Amino acid sequence: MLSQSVIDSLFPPDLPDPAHWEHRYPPRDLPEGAAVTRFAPSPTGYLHIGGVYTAMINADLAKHSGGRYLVRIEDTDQARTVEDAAARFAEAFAYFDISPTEDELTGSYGPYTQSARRDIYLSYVRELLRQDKAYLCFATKEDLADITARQKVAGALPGYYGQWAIWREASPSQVAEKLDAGQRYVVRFRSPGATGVRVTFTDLIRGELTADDNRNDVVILKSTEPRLPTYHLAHVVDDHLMRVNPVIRAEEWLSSVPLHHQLFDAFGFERIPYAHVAPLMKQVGGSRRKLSKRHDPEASVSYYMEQGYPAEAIQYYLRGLANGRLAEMPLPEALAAPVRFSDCGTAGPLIDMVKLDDISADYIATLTGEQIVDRYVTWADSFDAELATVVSGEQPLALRALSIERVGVENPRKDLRKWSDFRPVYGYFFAAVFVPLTDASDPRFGGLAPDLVKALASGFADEYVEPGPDVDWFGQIRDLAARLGFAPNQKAYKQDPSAYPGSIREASQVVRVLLTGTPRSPDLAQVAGALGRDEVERRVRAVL
RNA sequence: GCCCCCAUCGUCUAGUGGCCUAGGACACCGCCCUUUCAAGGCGGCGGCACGGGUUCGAAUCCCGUUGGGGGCACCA
Repeated sequence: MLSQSVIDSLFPPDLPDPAHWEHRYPPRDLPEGAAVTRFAPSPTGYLHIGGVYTAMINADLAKHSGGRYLVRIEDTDQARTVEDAAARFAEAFAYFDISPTEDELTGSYGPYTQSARRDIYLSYVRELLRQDKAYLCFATKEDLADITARQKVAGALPGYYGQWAIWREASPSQVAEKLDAGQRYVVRFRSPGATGVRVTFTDLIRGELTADDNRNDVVILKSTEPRLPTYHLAHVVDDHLMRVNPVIRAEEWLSSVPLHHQLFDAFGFERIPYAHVAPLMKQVGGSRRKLSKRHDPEASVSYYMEQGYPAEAIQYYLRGLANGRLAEMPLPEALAAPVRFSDCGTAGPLIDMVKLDDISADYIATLTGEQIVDRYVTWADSFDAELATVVSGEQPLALRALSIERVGVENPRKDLRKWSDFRPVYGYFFAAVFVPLTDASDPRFGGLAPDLVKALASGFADEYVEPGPDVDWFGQIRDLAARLGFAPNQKAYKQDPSAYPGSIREASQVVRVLLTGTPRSPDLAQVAGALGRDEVERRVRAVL
């Protein structure tokens, strides 16, 4: 065992003892049952939708139990840290209404960024060394590769443990020699676990679980400057000192629990209960895999923000995935109801964009025209600046357009699934972005003879009557079509197709395409009404 | 290679030994409505991974197989 003086020479002389931090971060004064939860992302500049999922569950528990929810930035891997990542996270959390209830300004358990907690980790690492529960390891990359190779040959389990752990039982003189030579080292935890030992623990979601005990002497302090801990050490120290309870994290951590328990025990900390959340999956061909940052655009929250999915729809979908019970409730109730561990599935659910579209369309259908315009413009300011300006300059028109088959009807239209749908679905209402059709042989007219298209256009424009209370608006198209020889209905046309150029259906489609540029639109009379006489005539005459 | 987790329609799920002829939602298909689209109404297709047990009785409990996911980093 290393002497105290050698150990202490490795650390800043004024480094406090663990007792200092225990005192600095006392147990929280919260009511019985109040949960302190956290989401701990790495600031790589990328936020995975699965992160929002886990964060949402964390935030929800804190909210419903009257506790606290914090975000801790895990930037112990300096190489992967991206400058403004924390700000981007904050933006996304605000969008999904899962902002922390405790942060640098309002909380007293910070700093909430791990690189700023370096002294804390160092205190605890030094303490472990002093108690001989950790040791210095000078193994090089080559040493490690050699160990792995020999283990393979010997048929031994991989890892740095037991007799394979070449620095575990090194003498103080061996260590001193390396230290004097200025060799780099890591600090490893001296695992008390042995091969063949089984441990049992309880997961809040999965119940009682059994696994092999950890036997690896994992690295707890990296060799690179500035000296920072690995996840394992940081998690145990931070969640203990921040008085987090329970720890809700992704399932990939499940197999680290025995290690983490050894660490809690080594420090004399009370073990914190865990809830391991199943990861969001994606269907690929016949199998499924975790949503991947590299391959799946929908894995990134930026995708949802760019597409303009309302946060409520995503929250509702995610909550339904976490607790099937919530998916059966109407949206407002589901957002207000608590997520329960006991209702969490243990298999990773597949993310279904079609289902999200459905939920989102349903949600947008409940919004008023004013709300839609307001939220659309907010979105478009960032993602469709041209239309944002146009729509905010023409709010009355936008509201008229959005009232069609939405206001005063039993079943409102559901043609907006996300804000990026607004342009293709409602864009044509705005003269500034609508391109009138000038070519009578445009394929959108359905292959009708150009002369007939022009005849319909001029006839319609010349005698145009605006929609009104006592106006049979569609009647003018019907009369015009009849005069031009179109069949009065589909049935008549089908009985003798050669007798007509088409039916009223084809004729009215010409008017529709002239007014909207597309063969699909809401009720024509109402579209024309929203546009107004001048704009209707302008669009129709453009083809002449 | 070793360890852990998981397994009901295409997807999310209800189901906790008899209320199951396995229910719902989304998707899909058909019909109705209809001048197009969207919506809506009605109907349909479709599942307990497989094999052994236990039991009067199994989607449900046990064992095995298969399949899928995760872990075994100075990444988190």
